[in-house]
Amino acid sequence: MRTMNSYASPRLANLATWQLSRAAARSHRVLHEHLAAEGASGYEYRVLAALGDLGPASQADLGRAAALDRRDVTHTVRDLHARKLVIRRADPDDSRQMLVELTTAGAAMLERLDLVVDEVQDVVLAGLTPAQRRTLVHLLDKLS
Amino acid sequence: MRTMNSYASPRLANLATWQLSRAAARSHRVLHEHLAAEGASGYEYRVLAALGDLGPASQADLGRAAALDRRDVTHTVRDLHARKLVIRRADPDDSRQMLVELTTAGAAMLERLDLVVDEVQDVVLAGLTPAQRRTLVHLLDKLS
DNA sequence: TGATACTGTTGGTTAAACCAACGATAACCA
DNA sequence: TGGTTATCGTTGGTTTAACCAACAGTATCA
Repeated sequence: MRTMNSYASPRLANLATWQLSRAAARSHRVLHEHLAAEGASGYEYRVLAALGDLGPASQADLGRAAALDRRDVTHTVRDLHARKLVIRRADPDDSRQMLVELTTAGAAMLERLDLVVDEVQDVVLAGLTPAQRRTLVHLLDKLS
Repeated sequence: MRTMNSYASPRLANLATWQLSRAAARSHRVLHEHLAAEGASGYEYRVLAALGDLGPASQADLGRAAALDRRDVTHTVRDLHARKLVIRRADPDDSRQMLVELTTAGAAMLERLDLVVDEVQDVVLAGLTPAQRRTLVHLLDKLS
């Protein structure tokens, strides 16, 4: 909530799932605001990041790497393509697939977004020491 | 993601905000499924829980206790009222306010949902020891 | 070769979290 | 006391994220 009055009723405040979802909501809000300031959505960053890691990839692979449904990858890639941040070409080895690739502008955008996302980590984790941050990530990891 | 292939690209997997949002998404999915099986949405549980803690309360207070926008409280309360889980009456001391109150059926529903939500905690936190659960909640708390 | 699986697309749905503007009422304080 | 400011609940929206069914085309495997 924008106004974090921390009035939350005890029934809710005692739930781990409540704390988790509150923390994630706050984190999401900060991330979203910072990405929006650079003209990107969460899905767009995720696809760009996956492309940065994978290099040219099919949409199906992008979906797996960015944890996106393939229909959402379709929309996001169309969007990125319209903004000339990626190019698409047929895969010569598998004509079911499209190979998606970063353009120079796309790679530059990703570089900018990576910096923004790093800032977001600091904002979100501001209350924790480095050791606590590691512990948190480790525990969250065990939830999946 | 339904298919948790944990393929996530390193750029994403290294982000605390990513782990946080993945864990929260999973937790949310489990909670949503369990609540839906009892015929309730997340907003509905939150309002019922707030009523259980506060007793008769104005919609504004419910919004603060459940971290809901007051417009969303309006919709949720209308819904609960249509299902005879709450009653509404004018506050004699402040005619701007409506006092919302659990019916017997509403209290019974809340009792059932509380049990369901407790089960959800166990499902979501299954990978953690009790000490780790406390640590996690403590760290999440420091993020807000 | 025939069944099965995968790819990308069209065209949706739902929950959650937000927002502007309004009329009515209460609170504040000059 | 009167006038400003704040609060309450409502109408009527928006956006993001996360999902789904069904289809045609292509690859794979038995």
